[in-house]
Amino acid sequence: MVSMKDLAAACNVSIATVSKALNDQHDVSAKTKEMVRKKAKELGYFPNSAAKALKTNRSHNIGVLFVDEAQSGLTHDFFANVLDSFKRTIELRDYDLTLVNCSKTHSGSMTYLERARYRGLDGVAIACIDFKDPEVIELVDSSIPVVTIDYIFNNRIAVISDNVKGMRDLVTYVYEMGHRKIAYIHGNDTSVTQARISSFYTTCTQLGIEVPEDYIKRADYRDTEGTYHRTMELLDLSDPPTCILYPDDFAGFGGINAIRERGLRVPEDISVAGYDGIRIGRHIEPKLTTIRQDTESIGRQAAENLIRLIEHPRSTIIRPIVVEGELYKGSTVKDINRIAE
Amino acid sequence: MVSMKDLAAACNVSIATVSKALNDQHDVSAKTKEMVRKKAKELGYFPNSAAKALKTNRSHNIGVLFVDEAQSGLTHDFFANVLDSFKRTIELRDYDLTLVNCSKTHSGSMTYLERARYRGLDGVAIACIDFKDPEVIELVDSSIPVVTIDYIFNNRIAVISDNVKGMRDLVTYVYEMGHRKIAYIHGNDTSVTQARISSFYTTCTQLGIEVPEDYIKRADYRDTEGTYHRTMELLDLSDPPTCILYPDDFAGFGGINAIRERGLRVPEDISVAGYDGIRIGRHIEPKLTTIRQDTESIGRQAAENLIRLIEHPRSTIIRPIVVEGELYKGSTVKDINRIAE
DNA sequence: CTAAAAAACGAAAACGTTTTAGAATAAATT
DNA sequence: AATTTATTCTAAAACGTTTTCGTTTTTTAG
Repeated sequence: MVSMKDLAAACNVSIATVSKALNDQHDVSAKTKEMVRKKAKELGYFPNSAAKALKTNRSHNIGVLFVDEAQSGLTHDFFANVLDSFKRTIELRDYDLTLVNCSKTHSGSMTYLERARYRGLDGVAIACIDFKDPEVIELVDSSIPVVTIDYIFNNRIAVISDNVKGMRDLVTYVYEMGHRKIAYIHGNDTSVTQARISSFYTTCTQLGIEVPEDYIKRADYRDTEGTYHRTMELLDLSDPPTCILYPDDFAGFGGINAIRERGLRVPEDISVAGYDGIRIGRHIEPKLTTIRQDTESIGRQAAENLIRLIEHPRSTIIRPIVVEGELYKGSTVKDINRIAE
Repeated sequence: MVSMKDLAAACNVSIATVSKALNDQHDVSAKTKEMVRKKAKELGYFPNSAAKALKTNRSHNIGVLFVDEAQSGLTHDFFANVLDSFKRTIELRDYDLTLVNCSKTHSGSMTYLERARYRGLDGVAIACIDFKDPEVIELVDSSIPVVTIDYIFNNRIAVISDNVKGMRDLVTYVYEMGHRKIAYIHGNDTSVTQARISSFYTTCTQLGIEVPEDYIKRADYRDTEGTYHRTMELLDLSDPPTCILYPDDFAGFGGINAIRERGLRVPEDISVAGYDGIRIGRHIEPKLTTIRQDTESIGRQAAENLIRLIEHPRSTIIRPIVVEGELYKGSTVKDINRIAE
């Protein structure tokens, strides 16, 4: 590997001059800059990020923290898309992305914060994780720039999907299609779930819909088994719903299976809707009605704001950034107006 | 940040002794080791990876190279699962994972190799990319330890899914279910596709099945539009197939849509099978018949072998590692034996 | 008790950068 | 021509480690 020392020798200038030339500092003449750069290319010089990081305390490296337990890591459609967009964005700004080691089984394991410091990460994005975990809190409370996705901490940048509006739009659409008996199988307890549930109730109230207690069920996200059984329970009710909302698209398919197993058709006999807008939902007939979360924007904004915080700590305003989703009508919610009214 | 210097001062020993104590070298007494470690914990000391990397030329950091153009990056189900498994494995060995910046739009952009050197990556895994790309070849030909996934270079470690056996198993199964008129819509030209096509023909020949030329079509991977149209063409044939194989599961759904649009049922009227074994396929009725690729094993073996190559360059045998997939019968291939024979 | 061998420790150089403070040179002002 | 000012350059320290080699201390052997 050719270093600055070699380059300096080849150019007959000092190491300092080489460094400044390459970093486009003002106190080196245009002529020498030109010469150094040419020579650098010639010799195939490339900087050493470790040395640079050691000196500057900046690694140009951004971490992403998430747990990848069963179904909630890279293989999670929502997160994978957010991450993809996040990566794209930081790459344009010449940052690299490292997935921070979250293996807790390892012997000499460090906390998330220790790991981030150890690697000299300039910042870290946190997603898909238990935000009550003391280690997560330790990291968030540290001096390392941080952005959280779909969760809000005080005084930290957060990018969240607008679940309140999303659920409102969804319920309103279902309502407009004539449905008044709307069941909701919600996910496990997270701030996202809470936002959706509360928005569900609020919207129903505003629309004058009464929601019987047994229309509200719970199943884990992406748990088709769970939604299958809850759906069966809903269908067994003496007064079953005409439309069922699911925790997410994936889980929705479990519900559809249950419905079909009962010899009912979607959407002719019963309507359903998911949440997320996963790709496959638009490629299977009938196309699943859902709220398409704007993962591209979520990832991009998380990246942009994190970088801004890294590069301009003082001038960055800290506030949650809310990204709206979009109703995807699909064809699993039937218009029952002519029948109902 | 507390450094070794601080730690040395607190322990009343030299910096060298601290370093050796923490690295468990032999020439420091058990007593001092104990003492240094205790003090380290007390002061919250943590090493600095940049400094360590600078000295040792080892970063304990492994790169993953893939392009994330439309549908082929993190959001690609197969790759996401492989990556997930890969990450898990290297984390157990205390490596971190960085996704190497593959943005070519950036101004002062480096080649993949330059980037890998710049970051001091100990090794890199390559997947989901154009393996003919000169930059990829440059990287593979370099001295950096490398493992390729689903592609074989000479003298490099490769982990590949057994597409020959997979396709053979699939065709054989379909054959056993009584099908003799089997169409195959294959993916775009890659070594994976070639393996599958050739295995398809070989198996058919061995089974004594004749494959009319117009039973073979082409559509991009994951392209439901493409498979939709090719399927329509197949259905329009004077002597249409009884079973259609698709490039992958996702694309298969496009085919199913076409079939249903024609008023035909899967699998009663026509059978279909995919390839990959994506999760959703097992959660939608009818469950898609497919070859489930062992992404867990592929990722793990890629990681293990790459690490072995990094840590024991001499003793590592270089050869392709072939990972078998598994037939997932599902329910989209109908047993037509009683009818046919 | 002494000499030799073994064990434990430390000084200092090195890894490849950035940066500060000052030196040399050139240009501008009296 | 002498002085100031601006420009361009360099020497050297520093970042936090690892490692070599030499020095000191302890142990063992005679």
